Amino acid sequence: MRSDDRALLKSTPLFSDLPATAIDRLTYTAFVQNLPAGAVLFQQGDQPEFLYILLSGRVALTGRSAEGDEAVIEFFRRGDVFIAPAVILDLPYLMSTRVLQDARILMIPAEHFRDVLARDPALNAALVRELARHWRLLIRQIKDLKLRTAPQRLAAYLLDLSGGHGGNVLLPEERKLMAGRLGMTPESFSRAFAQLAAEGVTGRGRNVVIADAAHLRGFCAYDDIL
Amino acid sequence: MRSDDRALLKSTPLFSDLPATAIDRLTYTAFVQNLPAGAVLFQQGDQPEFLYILLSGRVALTGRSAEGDEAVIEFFRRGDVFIAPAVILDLPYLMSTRVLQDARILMIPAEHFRDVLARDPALNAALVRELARHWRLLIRQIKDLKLRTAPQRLAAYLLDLSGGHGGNVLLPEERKLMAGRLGMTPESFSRAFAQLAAEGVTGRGRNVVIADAAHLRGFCAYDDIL
DNA sequence: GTATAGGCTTGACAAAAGTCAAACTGGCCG
DNA sequence: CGGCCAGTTTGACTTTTGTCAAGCCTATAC
Repeated sequence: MRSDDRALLKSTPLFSDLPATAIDRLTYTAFVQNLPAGAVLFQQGDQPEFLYILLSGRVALTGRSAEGDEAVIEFFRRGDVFIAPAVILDLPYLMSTRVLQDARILMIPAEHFRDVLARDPALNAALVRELARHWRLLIRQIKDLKLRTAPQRLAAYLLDLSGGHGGNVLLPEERKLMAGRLGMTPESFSRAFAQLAAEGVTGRGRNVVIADAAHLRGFCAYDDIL
Repeated sequence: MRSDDRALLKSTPLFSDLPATAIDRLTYTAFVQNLPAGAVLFQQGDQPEFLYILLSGRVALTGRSAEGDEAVIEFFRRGDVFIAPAVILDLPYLMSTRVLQDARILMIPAEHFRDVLARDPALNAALVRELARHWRLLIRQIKDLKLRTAPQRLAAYLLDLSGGHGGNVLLPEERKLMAGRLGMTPESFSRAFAQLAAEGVTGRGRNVVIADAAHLRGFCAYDDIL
């Protein structure tokens, strides 16, 4: 682990309130793995052997249907800790992980993590907050899927990316993957995007412009559905 | 709080590993509220004032769309602790809560809960596990919504209710509410149910029989999607 | 520059789910 | 017992979304 990795960990919400010694205790058995785009870190159903922290690159958590369709549950970026719940409970992963862009991943042995967790109250407290934050993201995603149409989901996602107040937005992922994250096919994504032109959303490639954020908020009930 | 309430708390996964003194410390400022079916505990957007523990009755967490449709996120029953994340982070509720069946609810003032949490490592540890468990339920729900059709979702839900091995199942809620939980309209629920007759699911009222669990598991990819 | 591969879009169609309205059911109350 | 009310089912229809196939565009390789 490089010194800038340590700095990255320290800047992360999970570790920012922990003393440096706690971070050391957690990471001294850890190692860094470099993975190319396309690699699969683990498959759903596997028993968890590591807690992962993404040091650089991009990664997606995905579920796969019986027919082989892939749904993206969530994207992760630099600094994110992922699949902590499976590691904490020592239960099989519910999802698979795929590397989207060459990644450096800090691997903390699951057993070691649980040992430290059992002894370190500050880590527990930090983890409670981390899980609570993440819990709310999942709730928002469920409400999104149950209460909004495909174009509304896209609109809300774009508003999230823009910080809620519109302007220029840079799409963080391929449209195909964003479609999966939003629970639709790439074709539906494309059509949803075309429909949003009528609501003042324009753009080509990864650059998107939201002309009238207030109007788009109304379109997708941004403030009602939270 | 009655003495059987205390016993109930002690039997709950969140509190079972905590010493009695911890439970007392947490509940001495708490009180019990009786609410009739139909009552609304709080609305989405409200600032959290209490952590709730359901002592008896039934309750649903719901989100509401701009058009007024209600989606059920989750049902809670005796012993469940709900909306801990909002209380922990002191952020507005993302959902509303409606009482489905006359309920007795233990109300723990949010501020007090956070104070105790800040001082009690065992409570933190228990909460980490509780949140991790719940986190996995939400992931399963998201995968359900993204990867399964309406009849498959119903089939998987029925299998969950039956413990995965079929037989007689008692529906825990009105069909209308189950439809909301599964992300469909009551009409679609009714048709999905009719379709499952071809897969060996029969029943009237709240009693349902799964004739061939193995076959129904295949139908909804129960073991593939987890 | 041209070739090529992948992602993206479009069109025509099919399937799934929602809407609206009407009929049916079952429980509860007078 | 009868009537009422809410929940549920069914039917006809619409809308939304998915599917399949073709074409396009862009980025990179050669």
